[in-house]
Amino acid sequence: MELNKIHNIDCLDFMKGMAENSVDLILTDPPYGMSFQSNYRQVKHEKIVNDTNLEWLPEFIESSHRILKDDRHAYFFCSFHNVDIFKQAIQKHFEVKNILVWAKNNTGMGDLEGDYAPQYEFIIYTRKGNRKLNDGRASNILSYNRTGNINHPTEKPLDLFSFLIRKSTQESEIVFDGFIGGGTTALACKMLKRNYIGCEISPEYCKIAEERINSISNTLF
Amino acid sequence: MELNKIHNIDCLDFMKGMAENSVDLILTDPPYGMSFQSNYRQVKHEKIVNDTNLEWLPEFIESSHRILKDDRHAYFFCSFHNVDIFKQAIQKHFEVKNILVWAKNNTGMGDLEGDYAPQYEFIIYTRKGNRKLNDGRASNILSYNRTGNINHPTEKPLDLFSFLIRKSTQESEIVFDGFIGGGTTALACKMLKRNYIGCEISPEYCKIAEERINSISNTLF
DNA sequence: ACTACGGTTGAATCCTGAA
DNA sequence: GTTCAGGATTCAACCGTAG
Repeated sequence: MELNKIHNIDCLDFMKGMAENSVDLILTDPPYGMSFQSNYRQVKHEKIVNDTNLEWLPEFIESSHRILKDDRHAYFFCSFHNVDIFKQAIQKHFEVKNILVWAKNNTGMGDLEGDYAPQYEFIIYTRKGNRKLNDGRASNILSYNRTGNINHPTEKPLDLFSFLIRKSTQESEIVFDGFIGGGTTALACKMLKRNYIGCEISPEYCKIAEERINSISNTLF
Repeated sequence: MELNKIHNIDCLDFMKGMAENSVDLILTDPPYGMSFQSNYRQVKHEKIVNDTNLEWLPEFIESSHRILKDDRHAYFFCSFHNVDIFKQAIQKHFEVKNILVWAKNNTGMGDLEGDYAPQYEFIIYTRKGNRKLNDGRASNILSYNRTGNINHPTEKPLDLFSFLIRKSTQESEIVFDGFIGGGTTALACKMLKRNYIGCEISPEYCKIAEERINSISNTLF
């Protein structure tokens, strides 16, 4: 299996070709299973539609569990809208240890009068076996500023990914992300001397991710 | 229906005698469906055990929906451990608008090496119909300090309850809490000139709650 | 009135040893 | 084997007391 590459392919197909017990961490920000488009945004990203089903989820979780080594961790982002469905799909295979709250610095949009403003996303923290976390005890509320979604409409802070990778892996271990989008997982891995394997179904985001990764080739860190 | 009283009775039984569309807000902190005891505690509260079932939940939610007026809100506390079960039971009857995060000032105990430290609890925010929230837009992360569990082992901050009651009711409306414990809901209602109806199955906590409520009788606020 | 300091806490979970 | 009871444990925040 070639390391440190982003494959332009549906991750469900790609994972079929991966050996079981072959990666050290799953860290992924999959589609949340809700139709999503921000119209009030300067740089309009491609509209994400036809995305209100979660049919892919059970197979994705099962495959994730299969390719992950024993005594390893897996993190799955999700929103509160479908947290019940995600949690139940995940706990068929993994032990759900916690649900982390990524607290953003700013609030999102949505119902202005009848609802509370969304200020977080969930990260379901799970285990296969029982590896410990590195670097002492951390809270299950993680405050990281949003970066501005330059590379992808649902881009997550690099710091946040770096933090999770450091908590759950050692150097030179392999991180898998089936929905790598703008390549944040790959970038964090490169900076932290971890190996990555990524999938991204969109050729455009593959290209963006590749450019991001190459752009730090000659940067000291 | 007599107002501003805490009834020493199982709320499932009590609610059978309540008229439909008779209260203006449900705000309750039910058992989370997990066995727990803090051993590192000087004033040991009674151990909560044999509490790992949620058989009461569907009927409680159904009755809650029945007694609530149209165009009103309901809040149900829960932890991440069973948030999937709570959410699915609730959304059979209510519209789940959001899942609020009560961020505490301190972290809890638990797995010290293999898990993130628990620092929040969930509050599932739901509607029957579509009343708006008062006082402008608030975040779905609510930061309130723990008060010290003087009156009940799982006591919640009075500020937090006051905040939610103000967001979702007007003066003289009726708030129902089926698991009122140390009486925080009643206390907040009294201070905010709302009416309350409470149930508490334990005679001891009924007494404690009553004393708390009476103790502010002559206090100016 | 303010600071310093020591004591106590936490909607847990793991582990060990007894039954 | 299997279940169950009880002890040990982090660490930042808070409280009371002493100075």
